[in-house]
Amino acid sequence: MENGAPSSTEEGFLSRMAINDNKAGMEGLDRDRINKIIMESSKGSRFYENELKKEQQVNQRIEKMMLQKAQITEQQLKKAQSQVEKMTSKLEKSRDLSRAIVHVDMDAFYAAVEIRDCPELKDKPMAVGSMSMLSTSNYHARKYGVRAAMPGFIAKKLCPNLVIVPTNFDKYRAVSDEIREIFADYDPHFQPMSLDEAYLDFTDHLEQRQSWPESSRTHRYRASSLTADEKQPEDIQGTEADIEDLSPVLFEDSPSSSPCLPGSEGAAGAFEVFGTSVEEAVREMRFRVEQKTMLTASAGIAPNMMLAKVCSDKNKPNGHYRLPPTREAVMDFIQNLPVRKVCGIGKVSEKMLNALGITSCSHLGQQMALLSLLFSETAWHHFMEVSLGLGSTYIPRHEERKSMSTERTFRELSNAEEQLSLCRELCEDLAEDMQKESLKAKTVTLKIKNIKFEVKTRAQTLPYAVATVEEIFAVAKDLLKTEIENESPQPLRLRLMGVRMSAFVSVDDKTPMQKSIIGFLQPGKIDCSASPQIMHQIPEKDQLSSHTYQTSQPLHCLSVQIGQRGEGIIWPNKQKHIGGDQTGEEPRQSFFQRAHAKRLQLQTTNAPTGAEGCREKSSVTASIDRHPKEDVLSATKTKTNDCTAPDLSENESVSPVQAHASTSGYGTHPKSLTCPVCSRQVETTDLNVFNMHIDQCLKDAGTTAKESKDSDEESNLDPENDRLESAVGHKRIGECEDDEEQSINSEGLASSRSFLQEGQQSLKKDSVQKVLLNKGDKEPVTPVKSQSRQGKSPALVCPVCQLTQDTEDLTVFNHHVDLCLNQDVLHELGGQTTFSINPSAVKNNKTTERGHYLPKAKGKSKRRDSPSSPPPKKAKGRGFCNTIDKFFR
DNA sequence: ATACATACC
DNA sequence: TACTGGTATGTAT
Repeated sequence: MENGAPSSTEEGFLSRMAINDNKAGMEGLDRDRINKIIMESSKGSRFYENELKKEQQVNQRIEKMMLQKAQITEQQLKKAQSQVEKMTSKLEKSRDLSRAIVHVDMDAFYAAVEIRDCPELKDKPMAVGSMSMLSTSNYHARKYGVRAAMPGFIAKKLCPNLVIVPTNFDKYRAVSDEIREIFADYDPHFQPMSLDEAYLDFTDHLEQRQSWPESSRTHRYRASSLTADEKQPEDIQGTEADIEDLSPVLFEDSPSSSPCLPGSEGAAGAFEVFGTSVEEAVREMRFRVEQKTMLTASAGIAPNMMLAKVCSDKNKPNGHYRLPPTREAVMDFIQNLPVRKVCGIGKVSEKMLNALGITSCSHLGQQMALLSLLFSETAWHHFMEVSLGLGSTYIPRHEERKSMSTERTFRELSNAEEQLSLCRELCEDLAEDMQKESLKAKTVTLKIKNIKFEVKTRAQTLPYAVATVEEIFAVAKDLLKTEIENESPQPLRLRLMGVRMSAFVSVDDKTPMQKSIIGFLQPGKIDCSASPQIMHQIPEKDQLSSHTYQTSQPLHCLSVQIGQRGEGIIWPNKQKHIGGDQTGEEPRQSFFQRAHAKRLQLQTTNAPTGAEGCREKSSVTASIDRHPKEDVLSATKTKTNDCTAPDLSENESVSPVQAHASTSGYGTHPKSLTCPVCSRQVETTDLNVFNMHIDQCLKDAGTTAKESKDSDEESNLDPENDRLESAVGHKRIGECEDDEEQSINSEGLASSRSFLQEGQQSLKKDSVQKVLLNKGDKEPVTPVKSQSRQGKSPALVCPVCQLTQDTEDLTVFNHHVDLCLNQDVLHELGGQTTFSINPSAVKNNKTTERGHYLPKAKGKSKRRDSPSSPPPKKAKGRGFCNTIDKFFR
């Protein structure tokens, strides 16, 4: 397996497709024959064509690099060399050989499990997976070139007798749990890297082990025998495995018993005593794993993770390798180690390095100066450590997950309707997973792969975290529709679709700052985390001190920040608000309400339809009369939307009749909420859904001429309706690209987005802004960033801290307000729902605006109380990561 | 913040 | 017939 670069010297086929002998068990096979078969099976396929394309991209990258290299001067190189030397000595000084890091890896894990459970497979070449893709293969199959990540149909060509067993993850997970129990005995903080592998720090265990009595190091063979592995002559026939006590037993309380030797076969009385050295401890661990699971593991022992990983491969299968903790041994080991063996250096990096004549780690050291000039800092730092045989000496605590996704490959899918419904399914699955882990995330990413294997990702980040199907789908669907439109009139021809959630908001992580503000805003009670009441203004401190806040009018949360179109942020101006434009003790209207009132006024002027007017009126009343507290309760309790209903109903969201029924009828238990933008009833009590609706409306506001929108749009983000859109809408997608009206009226945003031209956009922006400004006299809002304002601004008073700001620069002022008003605070106040302007309005019009809407909580420390995470973390994870943070220590 | 590429299992 | 799925991170814009 030390053959070095596999295919780069070969010609006539893609280096990325040829087998590499990186894996154990691939020694001495007929590579030419294998590669020929692989190529023949692939050539001409779309997959192949795409690989070709990717390879060319890599080649270009390499060319570019070579050009760069050619321009490096002697002087630059010298300078780099001295830098490198400096760093080398620094790193050298930090070298820590005191830890005993172990990397354990089960041998051909899935395949081994299947073989264990089906002994007939034992002597056959077999693999786990499907005709499309294999997860792993046994060593027998590897002789034919059959390996993990190879499609089954090709494997079959390489080895016609190959038996392919479908995966059974539950089983592997169960076995994984068993081995992890054992791992934990040696390092309770071990880090699993996958079901079958883990890093352990044996240092502490070894220290204790020195004083352990032999009895504690004595383990019994499983009732009958040794094992079913390739290296042991005596094989178990798997079936006799119905032994009760599968676990090896520690004879801690029988100190005097001297262990029998394993010679005493058959009887369940064979023991093995293990020594106190690392190797003995590791051997013991492997032994226990094997006794318990009938599966073998391999391990690597070294002073750091990077080396341990390489070592575990060295004597695979069913073996281990220990690299002595001396600088000399490490450097020797590194010398001829092919760079590709190093975790983090994959196909592409290998190829680039090879282009520079670097194949082994010693070359890496020799070329560091050059590498420092050609690669990114992170990359060459990593190379640097590798060349010195350095790596992480502590095992980082497993961090919280950063993303969660689900994706699916299928036969060509070109029908938009089906694509949307598939998208929904994915969202359903994902939402379920998210909820299992109680996660909420702000970023939704759609991934699609077309039949040419070209992959695209499209993401959108919301100002608040979401978790339900409707919320996720609302975004994903939007992203998908955009892609569909972009392709039209051609259909999107997909082979894969996936949805990912990231940017999680941790539930328990609240900064002190937030807490204090919240305490401040909420004297006593009221758990706003339940759910926000969108229709009510946050009380400002003055209010709190001067008015008694009624229990029935908790302050919920902040809805307030609506904002902006174009450059203007519009903050609700609390000063004036407090100044008392409202009468009496009547609850103050939220910004939304005021905006709505203004809108109503405008609409009246513009002769809206009777029905519209009616509906809106009722909704205003309803929203004002409602008891927020109750709303909160009912909203959180009820998940009214039946989102599982298949596509379609009519393209009518909420009929006026329904609206009435839901609002005027039951003031305290509304089944719908009133959108402050379009003034319509949205039939949901899920505030996140409602929030989405508003987002959409706001987006419309920016993309639609105000009047037409106000009067006839049936904007509704209710998932029910959305599905309807999905089904009905896709037809239009291809046909009506220029029909703005249509897109506005029923398709909603997804399509309207693409119709929006820059000119129109700013025009509309203006009109929206004007609407908002018009409220001026009674319910003024302060367009903080409006550049169109002229004359000198009055003293600017921060609506949050109430302090007069010593600036006239609106940007500066706005920045101040941003800092004051931390979105996460709002979020905490509001539970999951915080209002803001539609995120899509911002990002979807990428060409123009990068709206500045809600403050993004930049101030919020990303602190993650990890009492246990040792040194400062840099990058982590696999690959470079672990090595790197050491570098920065 | 996005998109895409690389890497690992 | 037929070339995965899940997660993290690096790089570039």
